[in-house]
Amino acid sequence: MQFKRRTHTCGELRESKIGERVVLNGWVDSRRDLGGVIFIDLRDRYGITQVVFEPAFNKEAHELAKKLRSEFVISVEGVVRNRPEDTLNPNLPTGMIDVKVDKLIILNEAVTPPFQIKDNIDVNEDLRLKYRYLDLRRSKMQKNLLLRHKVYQIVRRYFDENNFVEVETPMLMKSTPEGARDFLVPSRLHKGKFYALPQSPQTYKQILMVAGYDRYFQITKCFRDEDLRADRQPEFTQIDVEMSFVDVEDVFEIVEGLMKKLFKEVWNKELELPLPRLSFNEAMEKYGSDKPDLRFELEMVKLNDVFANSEFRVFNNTIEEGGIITGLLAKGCGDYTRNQLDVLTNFVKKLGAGGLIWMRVREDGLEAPVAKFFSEEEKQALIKQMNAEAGDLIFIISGQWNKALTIMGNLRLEMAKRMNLIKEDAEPSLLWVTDFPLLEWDDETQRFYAMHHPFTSPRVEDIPLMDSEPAKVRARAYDLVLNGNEIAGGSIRIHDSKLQSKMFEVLGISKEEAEEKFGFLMNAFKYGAPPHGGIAFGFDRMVMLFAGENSIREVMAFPKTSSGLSLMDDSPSTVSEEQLKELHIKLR
RNA sequence: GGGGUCGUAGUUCAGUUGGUUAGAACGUCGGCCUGUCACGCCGAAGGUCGCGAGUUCGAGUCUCGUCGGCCCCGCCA
Repeated sequence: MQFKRRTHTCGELRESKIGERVVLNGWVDSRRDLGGVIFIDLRDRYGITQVVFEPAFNKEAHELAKKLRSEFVISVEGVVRNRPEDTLNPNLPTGMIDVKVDKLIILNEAVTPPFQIKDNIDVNEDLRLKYRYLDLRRSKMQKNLLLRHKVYQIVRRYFDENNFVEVETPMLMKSTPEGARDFLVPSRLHKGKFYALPQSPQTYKQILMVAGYDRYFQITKCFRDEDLRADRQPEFTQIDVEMSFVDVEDVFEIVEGLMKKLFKEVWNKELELPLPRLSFNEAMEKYGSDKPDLRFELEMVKLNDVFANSEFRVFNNTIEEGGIITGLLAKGCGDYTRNQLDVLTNFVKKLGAGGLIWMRVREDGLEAPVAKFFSEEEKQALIKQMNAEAGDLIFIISGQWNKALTIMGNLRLEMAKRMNLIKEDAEPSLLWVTDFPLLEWDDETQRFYAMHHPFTSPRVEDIPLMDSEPAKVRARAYDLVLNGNEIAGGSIRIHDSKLQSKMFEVLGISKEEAEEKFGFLMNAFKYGAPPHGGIAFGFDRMVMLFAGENSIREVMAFPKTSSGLSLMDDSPSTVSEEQLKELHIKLR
C-alpha cells in the first residue's frame, strides 16, 4: 500500500501551520456527510483533527470520502486552513483549524465495531474485554495507559538516582509453600517436576543482598493463583525493593521520597513528610481495618470498660472470652427507619456478625430494643464515651477481637458511603500501618502462620515472647496505605540463621522441611548476610488510585475477568494430547 | 467453596397481574442536504428474550438446572 509518511500527528496542528501542506494518518473517528461537504474527525493517540472534503477543491477525494466509515484507517494530504470564525471548536486543541484534503488513501477498511469508540460509553465490561483493541482506542484507556507509562518512568528514574540497581529475577522458579497458591509450569526435560511462577521475587532479592548489591529494585510481574477481586488479578505488577544495612526508618525514607515525587508529578500535590503512622492495633480498634481510609473521621470506640460489669449476656460473654465490644457513632442518623436499620443488620450478618445493636440517641435517653438490659449508669457512660448527642445513632458489635472489628470496619465504610463522607475532592490519605503481629493462628490447621512471610524479623524486644506468647510478638513489618488501599507492604528480614531457625520452629516447620524448601536461602545466609529489609508495591493498584479508577483492570492493557478468563484470546484453553504427553502429564 | 446481582436488537435499556404483531434511544444501511462537530430531515433493516428443561390453553415474565459478567466473604506469606 502506497502512502505518504505523516508530517504531523492528529493532535498537533495549530494556527501557526495555516497554509502548510500536511499529511495525516489515522482512524476515522466520526464522519459528518452534509452532501456537498464531508467532515471527518481523524484520530490517533495524540488527538483529533477535522479534515474536510469539498468537491470544488478536489472532486476525486470527495467522491472517495463518501465511502469512509467509522474506524477506517486513512492517509490524507491537504492544506491547513483557518476555520470560518463561527465554526471554531473550542473543545478540540486543534479546533482553530482544519485540513482541506485533495488526496485520500484508504489504507484499511473496518467492519462496524461492536461498540462506539468514544468516552463515557456505557458498555458491559465483558464486551470491552473481548474487543480490548477497540476499547484501548478510547481516549480514557489511552490516558490510563499513558499515566501508567509515566509512573514507570518516575519510579525508574527515582530508584536509579538513589543508587538502586535494577536486576531481573527468574520467572521460572522453585515452588514455595506458605502463602498463595502457585501457578505451576511442568518441566518437559525433567519428568514429574515443576517450576512455579513467582508470587514475588522475595527469596531472590534477599539473595541479591547477600551478593552485595546493597540496593535493588525491579518492576516485575508476579503471579498468584487465588480468586480475583476488583483490585486483584492473577498476574500483576510489583515494584520490588530491597536494601542492605537498613532499619525500618531507612526504608520509610526511601519510600516517602518516591511517594512525594509521584504526588507532585501525577497530582501536582505537595505531600507532607514524614507520613503519619498507625500501629496495627490502633488501626484495627479505631477503623476496623489494617488498611484504614482516613479521608473521613468516623472512628470506632472500644466499649469494654463501659460494659465491664454489664448484665447483658452478649457483652458479658464477649468480655469473659477476651473479645471486644466496639461502637460506631453515626452523627445525625437517629432518624434512620426500622427498615434502614434492618438492611444494615443484614449487611453485618452477611459478614458473619451475630447481630447489630443499634440505639437512637434522644433528648430523654436511649431508644433501642436492647435498652432494657442496661443500667442508667451504663447508658450515660455509653453516651459519654461515644460523645453522642440527641439525634445520633449508635451501633455496637461485640465478639472475637479481629472479627468484630473487621465487621465494624466494613460497617464504617458502608456508613461513610450512606452519609456521603468521602468527598470527590477530599485530600488523599497516605499513611503507614506498622507493628503487625508476626504470627497468625489458624484454627483449621491448628498452627501459626507468618502474617507477612517467614523471613520477617520480629521486633528485638519481642523475641523472648516467641516461646511463651507467640501471638503477642510484633513484626518489623509495615504497609503503606492510600485511601483505604494497601499499595505496598514490606519488612525488615531475618538475617541471622539462628533466629530464622527459631521462626521455622514456631511455624511448625521441621528442620528437614525448612532445608528442603528454603535450604538455598539458608545456605546463602551462611556466607555473610547483611541486615536487610525492603518493600513491594502493588503497581497496578497504585496506578489505579492515581488514575481515580475503581478497578485495576482499567489500568491494565489486557486484564482477565473475575473468573480468571481472558475473553479476547480465550485463555485458559485445552491443549493437545501431544503437548501433554511431552510434559508427562495425564489429565484426570 | 459461599453470598448478592445482572443476562431482551450491534450497543445501552424499557417491557405492568403470565395474554394480540416484544418497544425506545444510539449505532447500522439507503435517500436528500456545501460549514458540520451529539449535523439535520425522510425512510428501512435488525430479536434463538444467555442456554436447557418444567408448570400452563398460553412464558421475556413463574419454577428448576446450567453457562457467563460484575461485586463481596473465604482465600490473597
